[in-house]
Amino acid sequence: MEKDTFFARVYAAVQSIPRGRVATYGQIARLCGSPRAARVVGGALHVNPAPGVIPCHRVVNREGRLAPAFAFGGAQVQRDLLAAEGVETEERGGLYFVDLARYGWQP
DNA sequence: TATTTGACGATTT
DNA sequence: CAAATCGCCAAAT
Repeated sequence: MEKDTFFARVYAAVQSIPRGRVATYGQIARLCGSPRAARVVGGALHVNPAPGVIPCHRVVNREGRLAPAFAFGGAQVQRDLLAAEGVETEERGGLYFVDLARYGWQP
């Protein structure tokens, strides 16, 4: 089956994010056992986006900002997905911010 | 095969 | 208080 690599854990953690909630890279990294591997989480979603399986749009950085440069289809699509889940996104400087104090995932 | 970079985050100076 | 550096794992060159 699948490998037990760190990446696999990241994918599982991202899929564990409940609807209407968002998680940060550091949060997922911590759940995987390495609180300093936040960039590994980002890299994991970058090489294996698994569209339809891994809700990358629910993963944001510590500032609650989305990744427009690597957004699938477009940042606007990402915002639409979050809005469809009830997550309010704030547009600033062409980027999208989420209020982690309200929508931050609490495992 | 070895080296460098990368959707980030925390710690140290 | 602010800036700079280290740490993490895997993929790409």
